[in-house]
Amino acid sequence: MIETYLLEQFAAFARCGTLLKASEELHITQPTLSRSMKKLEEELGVSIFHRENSKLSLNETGKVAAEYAEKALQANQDLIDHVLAYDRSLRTVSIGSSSPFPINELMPALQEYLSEKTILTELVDTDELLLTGLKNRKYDLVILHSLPEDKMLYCQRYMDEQICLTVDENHPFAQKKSISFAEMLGMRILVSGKIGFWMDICKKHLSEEDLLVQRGLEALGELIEASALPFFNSDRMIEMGVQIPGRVSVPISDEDAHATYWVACRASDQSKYRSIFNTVRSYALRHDARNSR
Amino acid sequence: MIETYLLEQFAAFARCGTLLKASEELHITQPTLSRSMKKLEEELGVSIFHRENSKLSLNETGKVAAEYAEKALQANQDLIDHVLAYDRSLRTVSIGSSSPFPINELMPALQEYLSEKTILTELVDTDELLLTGLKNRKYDLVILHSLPEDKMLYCQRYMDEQICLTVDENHPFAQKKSISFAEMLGMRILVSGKIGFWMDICKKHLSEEDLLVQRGLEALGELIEASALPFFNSDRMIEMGVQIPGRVSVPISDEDAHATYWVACRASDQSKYRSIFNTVRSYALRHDARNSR
DNA sequence: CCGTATTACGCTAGCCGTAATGATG
DNA sequence: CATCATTACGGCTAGCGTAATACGG
Repeated sequence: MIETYLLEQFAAFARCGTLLKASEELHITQPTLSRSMKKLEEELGVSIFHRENSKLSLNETGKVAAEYAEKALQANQDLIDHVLAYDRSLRTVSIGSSSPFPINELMPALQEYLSEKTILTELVDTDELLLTGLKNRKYDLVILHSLPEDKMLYCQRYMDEQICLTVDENHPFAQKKSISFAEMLGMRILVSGKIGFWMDICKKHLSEEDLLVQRGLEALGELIEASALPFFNSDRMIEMGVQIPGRVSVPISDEDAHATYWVACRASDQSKYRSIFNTVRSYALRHDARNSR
Repeated sequence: MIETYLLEQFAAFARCGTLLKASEELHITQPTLSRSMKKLEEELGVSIFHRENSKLSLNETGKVAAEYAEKALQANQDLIDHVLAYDRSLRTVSIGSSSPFPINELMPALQEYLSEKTILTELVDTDELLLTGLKNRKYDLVILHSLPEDKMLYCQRYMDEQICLTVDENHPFAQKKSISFAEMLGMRILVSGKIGFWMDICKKHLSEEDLLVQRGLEALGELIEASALPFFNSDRMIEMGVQIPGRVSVPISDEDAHATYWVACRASDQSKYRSIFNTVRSYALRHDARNSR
């Protein structure tokens, strides 16, 4: 077996073409490299260099050696990369959600029960991406807006969310009990860019130029304050007290303006997240009870 | 990058389970291994061992590390193997032939013109194997009994060979100008095992139980001397003076008892073997001249 | 002479083994 | 106390840099 430092030096020489350049790249001296190359050649037991006119170059065998040295170095680097990535994955819980509200609501429980882990959250447009990500181990927990079929997953119902349109109290819609997407056609409506699958729902019903999409949450907040423009909201947000004086929120009557969220993990990981699922269950039960009253 | 000796020691520990066993396998002492494992863990910067009850074992990350360490070591060994194989291939000319006589005839020229190289010869049953071997670089030169089509090959006619049956001078066949395979049916005939494609020809025309195949050349020679059994021979062999007193060789009339040999190499190698092909050409011309007389 | 590779020489980092010490059952 | 791992210590190899040498365009 050839020591790694020899392979690194050899690969550098193969790339650079001269010992001088390679030694500069590696921050070592020429004599050191010269000695190492001689040692490598000796250890292999075959000639890999062509020496002529105080110029060192690879012969045919040397080119083969350089090719395989790169592979061996890559395998060595792969070891390091994979070990670090695996170690990181042990310390990290990666969570994907199709919508921002349920993930925000779950954060305190996650931080409490996974306090020793790094929590990484991501907003994803479709349940499909979440489910493949879950199987790929890209995600450890996902929040879906549809019930998955897969038997290899453990899944639990979490919460419901109803989308509303918030308008100025003087707006004609302010008097209505509910409105439909169809009625909004042609209205300019403010909408956050970070709303997960809801964006697909909006685009499905409304024309894109009517949606004033704001990527930054602060910018959106300022626009809501400064203008009388209607914007999307949800019953959950309103319950949280995020309502502005002088504005009225009207539920949207379309069926897909309502979502039921599900929390899922790989069935084999169920026990790891028992506490999380307990929180999810109690949250669902509490809200079911409130709704039945 | 991790030095190879650390990976070797780590892989040995992963295989053996304890430092003691691994140290015995590697012929080093326990403390050395203990120190190395600590160093490896430190260089990776993550925990890869589980220490408990004065028992060292791999944790989950360590198992990942062991898996990739094996790969890195394999890549290192591959470098050595391929470099040695390539170097060897540079010093070796590998020659495949479908028949023993033409290769023997070519040996003096090969030894003269490739004196700095190791000459490796192999007897092969079919031209097909020779041609794929030539493309595979398993062979550098091949002697075929059919003209190849491939444009990527350089090819030259070499010699002809006519198979005869040698019988005792008192045998009825001894008087004939020629005989056919059909006439030999039912006769016991001695035949060498090392005759390349000729064996297929014999089996095609004669039943296998009639062919007394002798793998060893000495054994065959002794049987020929000691018995009056007929055996196969060729015009080339007879020309060389390998005729035994009291025996007569009768040419076989079947079309496939005659072969024309061709010498071929990869077209890109043509220049390497120019001297060889010159010898082949002069051999062919000399015999053509003699036959036309 | 400048660019390049090699040789000579002395330093020291680090790898190794021996011996001693822990830790566990 | 037997087994296994770790720590402590000292020796020595071998990889490193500096300086000097060789060789060509």
